[in-house]
Amino acid sequence: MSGGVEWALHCCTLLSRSAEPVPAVKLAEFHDVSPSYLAKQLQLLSRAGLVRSAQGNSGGYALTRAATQITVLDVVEAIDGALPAFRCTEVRQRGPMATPAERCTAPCTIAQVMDSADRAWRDSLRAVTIADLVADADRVIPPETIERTRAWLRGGTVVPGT
Amino acid sequence: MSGGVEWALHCCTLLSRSAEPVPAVKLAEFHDVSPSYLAKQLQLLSRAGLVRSAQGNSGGYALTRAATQITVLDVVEAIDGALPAFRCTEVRQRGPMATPAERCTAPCTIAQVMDSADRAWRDSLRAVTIADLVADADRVIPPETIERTRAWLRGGTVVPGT
DNA sequence: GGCTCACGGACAAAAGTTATCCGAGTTGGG
DNA sequence: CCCAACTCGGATAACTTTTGTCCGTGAGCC
Repeated sequence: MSGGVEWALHCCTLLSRSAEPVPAVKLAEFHDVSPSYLAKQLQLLSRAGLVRSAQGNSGGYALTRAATQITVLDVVEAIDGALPAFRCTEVRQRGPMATPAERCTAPCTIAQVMDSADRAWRDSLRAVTIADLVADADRVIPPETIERTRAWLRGGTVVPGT
Repeated sequence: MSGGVEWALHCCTLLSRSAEPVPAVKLAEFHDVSPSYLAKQLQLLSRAGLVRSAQGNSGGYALTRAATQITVLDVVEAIDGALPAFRCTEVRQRGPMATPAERCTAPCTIAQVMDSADRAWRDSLRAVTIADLVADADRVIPPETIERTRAWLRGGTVVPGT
């Protein structure tokens, strides 16, 4: 799995805390990651329709739907793509005992097992939303820090406290 | 996921049909794949203890346990490794609102969700054994072909029928 | 003792990932 | 109405990981 998935998830949780759009540079500064590379992940989120980008002086990124309507799977598929990890190469149709193609209407057993596992994985990720992540984070982070974060998102660039 | 997983699974199903050891070259010929690369996958299976290699003139590979005692997950982990796909880089400990390390005893919510999904995936693969794959294949392949395969495994190199 | 076979590491090629830059478009103010 | 600053977006390059191949070494059978 791409490492950008983690960044994208953190960005979504942060965006859900802000009413106004947040520029990519600010998201990168908040998470202390490479701005140029994070921009790429945000573009993927935008292309997937999870976030909307606004240009101009007070532009930035914002979620297109409520955090309760965005699942972790949505974000993972936006970054890593929706293709399953396993791809059957039809080994059964090769070699001296090859099964003729006309008998290969259904996917082979191995592919079925892999698809089933892939479905279980996706189901598990689909069951959690960005709102769930935020709620769980709020249970751990002190309320004061949350308020400081909101202020930091609204205000200009702030020098981190010593 | 590595493409060698598919080959390894096919090899295991084939090995379960043979009482005698099968050389790597023969396994490669049966599946019509690169012998040099398949040898590498077989080494991984051997290192994981799933197959035993016998050297000498009538040597080859054989399963160490009954096919009912080898799960698909065993093979997948032997080839691809047992490490989870997602690795948390502790983004929460970075940036202006970093959470202090002493408060990070439990893994962050995102890592928990990913681990849970990974567990669901592995559970699904663990539920199927090599014997299940063979049983399902026998339901599709004509009995005559199965017998021809057994004969091919016993005998020397056979020219495929026209 | 000669032959065949499996093992292991070393080595090259390919793909995917990570990282960076510069141009196009938009907003807001003068 | 024009200018300037700020934003995203796509194209481009370096790196790491994976994939694939090869040959030398050691061990067992005839």
